[in-house]
Amino acid sequence: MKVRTRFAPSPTGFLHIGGARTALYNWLYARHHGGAFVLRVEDTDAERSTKESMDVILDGLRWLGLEWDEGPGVGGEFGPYNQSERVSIYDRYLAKLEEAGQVYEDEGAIRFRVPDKDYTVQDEVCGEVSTNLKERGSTRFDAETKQEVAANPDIIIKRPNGGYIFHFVNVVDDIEMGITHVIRGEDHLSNTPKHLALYEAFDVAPPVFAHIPLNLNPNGTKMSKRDKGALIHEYQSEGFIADAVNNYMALLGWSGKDDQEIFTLSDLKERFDLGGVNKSNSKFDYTKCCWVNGEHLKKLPGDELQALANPFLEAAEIPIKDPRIEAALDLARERAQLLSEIPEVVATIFASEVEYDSDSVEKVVNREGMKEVVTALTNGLKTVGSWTEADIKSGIADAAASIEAKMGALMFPCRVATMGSTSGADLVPVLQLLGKEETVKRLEGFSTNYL
RNA sequence: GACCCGUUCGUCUAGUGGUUAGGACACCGCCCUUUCACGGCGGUAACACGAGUUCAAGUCUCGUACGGGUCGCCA
Repeated sequence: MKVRTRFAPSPTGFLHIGGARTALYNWLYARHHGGAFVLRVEDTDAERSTKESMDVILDGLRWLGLEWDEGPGVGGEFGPYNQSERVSIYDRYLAKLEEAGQVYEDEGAIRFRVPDKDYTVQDEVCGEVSTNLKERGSTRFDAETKQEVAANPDIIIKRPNGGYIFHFVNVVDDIEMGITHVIRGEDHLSNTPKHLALYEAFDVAPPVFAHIPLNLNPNGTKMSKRDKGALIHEYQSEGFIADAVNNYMALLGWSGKDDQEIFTLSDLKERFDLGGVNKSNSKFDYTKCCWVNGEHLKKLPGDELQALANPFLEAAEIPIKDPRIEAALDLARERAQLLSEIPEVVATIFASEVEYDSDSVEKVVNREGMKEVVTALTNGLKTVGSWTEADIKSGIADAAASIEAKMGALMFPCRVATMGSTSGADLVPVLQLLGKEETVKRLEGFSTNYL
């Protein structure tokens, strides 16, 4: 049987890290097993669903590279893929239940009669979980009064206004779309017996279920929009690489059982399976997510790095067509974790005026004999013949020798004078990219303005 | 509150009865780089607690605690 998984977002907000990870696991499982990944839009709540939200979610999935085989924009033989367009299908399934006498009207809504029996979920992650809905549902906890109140355990499947409810449409569509594996958040584990009861009522064998642990914020509570790293579209603007985000999301709740931590999407596709999924919730760690991104940045082929970095370089007004850009990016990738950090590392190479960081200048300017040091540097570098890294280095060494100083004592001042800051890319390669003329100009400028 | 799920370094995790409990992020130290960083090496740091089963328990069982989830005419 061909594996068919689905991601079924409700277009009522942003694409959240939890949803994205669910999508990723479904995508990976389908791809790993040569199956199909279906995208279905659960927009039965007309009041809360918006097109803007849908666009954000679709864009997020596209950015992550989780392309779907069936769904909005691509079609498929089980469409339409928006639940709002599938009402006639739901009507048909409701008729089946009516015929069997399993539903009844209650204050305008339609309820499904829950059988008084145990339903056992055979979960690929959580194991066997049994529940009797009738027993469990005979009371309800009222959050305001904090008391148990009597409740009707029979589940509402249709609103008085005619709109169908999640549990019902979810099951009907999974049946209609031939979904074989339902991989979703553990928050649905307690709902699954309801779904099982519906599968039984329709006389259809349920799919394989896998409930994956939730991702929490560092405080151990539910991740909200305000938590760093919660919203997928922000990863893009903050300079993350999509594969790195996939990599980190995969790691929150799944392990390849060995020491490998850096995976491309294609590595994950090969390695991912339900057996590696954990049972316990995990807390999101933004710092590690950045580290993962940095590792991906280091491995990125030059042309891909260039393409991804361009928007950030342009925003910083760095000329992306400059012939030195490739070399500059290679310097930057060694020290940046995010694409957004690249401009600050390389900006000084392309700047017409050096921006001097006052703290850095402070550290250097008051040192004894600084004027001589910078003068020696200027003279030493002026005499360098071919402007190669090796010759620049020996030029600095010569300058050091001429004033009987250690080379190390010249590196820092040289860095500040030419780059404007104590931190940044490798000094010598930067000087090489700057060119002899510009380097000397900057040294002389620094000398006259600050010494 | 009832029911369900979970609990290994601060965090992500490896571990399926016998391990000096391993790795990664973070943190600290040393080295390298005659520069900031990268990198290399090393260090601090964990089996929630209590019983039981067993020659032997992080691994199995039960209880307790703690955390999370569900109990919608949201999904």
